[in-house]
Parts: sequence; C-alpha cells; structure tokens
Amino acid sequence: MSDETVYNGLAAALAPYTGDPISRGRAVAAVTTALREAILDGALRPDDWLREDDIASILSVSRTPVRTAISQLVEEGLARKTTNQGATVARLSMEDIIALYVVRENLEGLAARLATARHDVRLIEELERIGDEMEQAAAAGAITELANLNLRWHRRLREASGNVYLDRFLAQVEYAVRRMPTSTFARPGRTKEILAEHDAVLSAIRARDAAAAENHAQIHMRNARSARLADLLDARSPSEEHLGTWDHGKDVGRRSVGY
Amino acid sequence: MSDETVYNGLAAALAPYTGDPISRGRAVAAVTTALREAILDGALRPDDWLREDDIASILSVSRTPVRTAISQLVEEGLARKTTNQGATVARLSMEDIIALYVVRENLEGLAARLATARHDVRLIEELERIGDEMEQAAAAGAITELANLNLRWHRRLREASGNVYLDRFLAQVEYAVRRMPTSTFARPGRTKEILAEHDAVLSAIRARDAAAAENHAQIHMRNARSARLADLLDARSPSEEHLGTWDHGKDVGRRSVGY
DNA sequence: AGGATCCATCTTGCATCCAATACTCTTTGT
DNA sequence: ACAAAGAGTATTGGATGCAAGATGGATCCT
Repeated sequence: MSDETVYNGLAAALAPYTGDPISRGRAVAAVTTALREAILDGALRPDDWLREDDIASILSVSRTPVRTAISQLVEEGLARKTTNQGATVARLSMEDIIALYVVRENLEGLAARLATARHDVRLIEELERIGDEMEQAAAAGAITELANLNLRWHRRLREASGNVYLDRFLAQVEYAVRRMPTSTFARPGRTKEILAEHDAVLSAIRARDAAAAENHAQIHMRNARSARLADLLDARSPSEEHLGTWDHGKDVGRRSVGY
Repeated sequence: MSDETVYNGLAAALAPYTGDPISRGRAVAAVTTALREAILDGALRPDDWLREDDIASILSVSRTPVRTAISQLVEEGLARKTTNQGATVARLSMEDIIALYVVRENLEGLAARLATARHDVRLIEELERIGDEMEQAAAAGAITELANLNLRWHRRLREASGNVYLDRFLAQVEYAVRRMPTSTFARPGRTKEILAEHDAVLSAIRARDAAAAENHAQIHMRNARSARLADLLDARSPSEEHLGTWDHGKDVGRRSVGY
C-alpha cells in the first residue's frame, strides 16, 4: 500500500466538506465542522484514525487548528485520544445507544413541556410546516430528506424550550444519534408512526397541555428507541455488512445499562 | 497600575493550583484544571480576562496548552471568546440559574431512579457514609466541608446511574452550580433540610422504590432551587457586595426562562 | 526456535514565531 | 469643540520547529 492510499480514504471522507475557502479566525470551526459531519455521516467510521498531519494537508491548514478541532470532538464524545498515539473516531456500543435513548426520553419530554408552557405561536406554525414537508417527503419516499426534516423538527422544539442547558444537552444527544448508520425512516411503517407521534406532541402544544406534550414526547422517544434497537438487531443477524461500524459489544445485555 | 499588578490578581487566583510540576502530556489537563477550579471557586470572577500569555507565564508553560485549555472551558460553558480579543470568564445570569435547576431537577431524578433500579449495595453504603460525615460537619458548622461532601454525594449518585450520558450532563450541571458565589449550607436551617432530603432519597433506594427515589430527588432539587434563589435575592437587596460577581440581569423576570 | 531487547520511525505534545485583527489614543480637519 | 481618520499597541490565530513517548520490527541472546 503506497503512501497515497493511506489517506485516500480520509481525503474522500472529507471531500464533501473541503469546499469552503478557510479564512482566518474560522479555521478551527471549519475543521471541526468538516470532521464532525464526516463522522456523523458515517464517512469516517469508528476506530478510524484521525491523523493531524493528514487532515491538515487535506484541508490545507496547519496542524494547530486540526489539533484544536480534534480536542473539541473528544469533548463532544465523538473521538477518543490515546497519548502520543493519536485520536480515533469513538465507538458507539449498544449500551451507549440504550443509555442515550433513556436520557433522551427525559430531555425531549422536558423540552416539550417547557415549550408548551411558553405559548410560542411561531413554534406551532413552524412545526406544522416541517410536518407538512415531512408528509411530502414521505409520499416521495425520500428517506434522507425525511431524516433531515426530522432533525429540524426536534431542533426547533428544543430551541423553543428557552432553556440553554437543555438545548445544549439535546444537541449533544443529537450528535450521538446521528452517528447511527441507518435511518429508522427506512423501516417499513415507521415513517407513518413518527409523523403521527409528532402530531400528537404538536396537538398537545396547541392545546396548551404541557403534561400531555411531555408524555407524548416521551412516548415518541420510547418508540424511537424500540425502532432503533430493532433496526440494529436486524442489521446484525442476517448480514454482517455493518460489522466494524458497530461495536457489537460482547457485553451487551450482561450488565445493567441504566434504563 | 504597573505591569505587575495587572496579573497579580490572576497569579493569586491561580496560586493554589500551580503546585503540581507540569509533566509532558499533562500540560493541557493541568492548565484546564487550574483554570476551571479557579473559576468554580470564584477566584476568577465573571468577566475577568483570561490572557493566554499571562496564564502561560504564571503556570510556566507556553501559550499552546493554555489556548487548548481555554477552548475547552469555552466548550464547557465556563468561558466566552471574542475573536482576536480574548476570553473572559462567562457570566451566570439569574435566568441561567433558573434554567439550570429546571434541567437539574429532571436529571437528578432520573439518576436516582436508574441508580435504584441497579440495586448497588455499595452505593447505599457509601451514601450512608457520606451522610454520616455530613452530619458531623453540620455539627461542627463546617460549611465548606459540607459543600464538598454534598458534591461527593451527588457525584456518587450520578455515577451509580450507570448511564454515561447522564453522568456527563450532570457533571456539566455541577460545573455551573459550583460557580454560585455562596453555599446554601450557610442559610439557617437549610443544612438540616438537605440532610433530611438526602435521607429520603436514600431510604427510597434502600426500599428499591425507584419511583419514590426519583420523586424525592426532584423534591430535593426544587428545594435547592428555592434556597438558591432566596439566597441570591438576599445577597442582592441589602448589600451589593456581590455585585459584579453576578450578572444581575436587568431582564430577570421579563421573559420566560423555561420553568 | 523463542523471547527479550534495542533501534528506527511515526505521531503527538509543547514551544516559538509571524501575521492579522481589534482596540485605543492621538491627531487632524471642519 | 467634536467627529472622523490614522497610527500604534495589545492580543489572538495559525504555522512551523523540535523533542519526547509509543509502536513495530529487526537483531541478538539463550
């Protein structure tokens, strides 16, 4: 294997994000975004090495901003560092996923409750609009677009909570969720359910029933968790094509993971 | 004002944390810890400048690890950056505090519930031991020690949840809470209440009643919030000695903060 | 042959250096 | 006198240089 092929994979993974000409004062942000998106999209896979020098060359910056970017990703839980050896893309074990959805259920519920209490008219309008777009995307079978709209829906809701901490934590949750390899929208029938669950939350917000909004948001997340786990189990058993992307954790199910 | 006095304050603030001889591979961690502790202890106050060069001199490292450390603190919400101008210690507004306790109520409740479900015998023993030590400290009127033991109590509980995300989020909450200038243990009668509230949570854990544990933990946090707000209002009205430490936010109460 | 040790190399960790930007104080023009 | 412009300064942002630690392979010893 020649020197070139060594980071051909990396270059390819970062290619979609190298477009922006990096201006002073935004190098770190540009690198962080590029790497984060590459990881979240799955272009960079768990255990892949993040070599400062290679990344620097590919993005045409020096190692300094790359270093800073990587340490931020570590802080976000997307990468891990071993001293003097380098950083790798963090794994996401089955345990992690379950733990994630447990926390998410609570936080999304809280966000729905707080958002409802604030009587934000624009929130309702925007969630309606996003919902409509999702209906259209569903009719067209546009999975990727559905996933993106879904992200917007949840982002809008958490922003509407008006709570900076909640917003920040849910953003971190989003980073983790987006690392899952497949979209649950691809599961037969799940799209319809998701839309219905969103509607249930929205109806509660409209009715200014904070408790109901919280409850429906929690139900939504519990169902999301079930769908996710089913999806991962499906992917695991019949074909092992996802092996390597996932830490199929030999410990799964052995000890409590907090749910 | 001479050059020296400029960072005499900073040097004094960092003095307690400069003890460790900084070895290779731990410079960033050492600087981060020193700065974080200084901020959390209130030695570095909101809006204080964090000058890379000064900090580097004081801690006998170069600007590089200092920069990395500061960017981590920004990520943690403890500092803010303005481009080409430097970083300052982040303010904590009344709104932030309220928002914080709202989220904390939820997360601590969740931690208590999950911890209870795991039947961790050692957890019960350790919470008992910490509780005993708190009783002694209370009898001795040792406020600082009480506050430290209280941190340990909550840390132990969140670790016992076995949920990495919950643990991480509650750690971030702790960082924010520790920035409050005074301890609510100093409020007459509050110490006794806190001990009783802890006991209530612990009893529920012992009884393996997860719902009760969650409920008592939430109650504990609601009371903590009340005490905190009362404390801040007390500090504000009669004497303004804390002014400057706090962003007494002219907007306080004007708009909803999500609770 | 097998294992331990030493050496070459790769990669990071920190220091230093230079350029760019924002602020401030002065100066100038009206 | 006041405002606007311009120079000077302080401070960061990014690039580069160098040394330390870690890994992997070759070599040597048993």
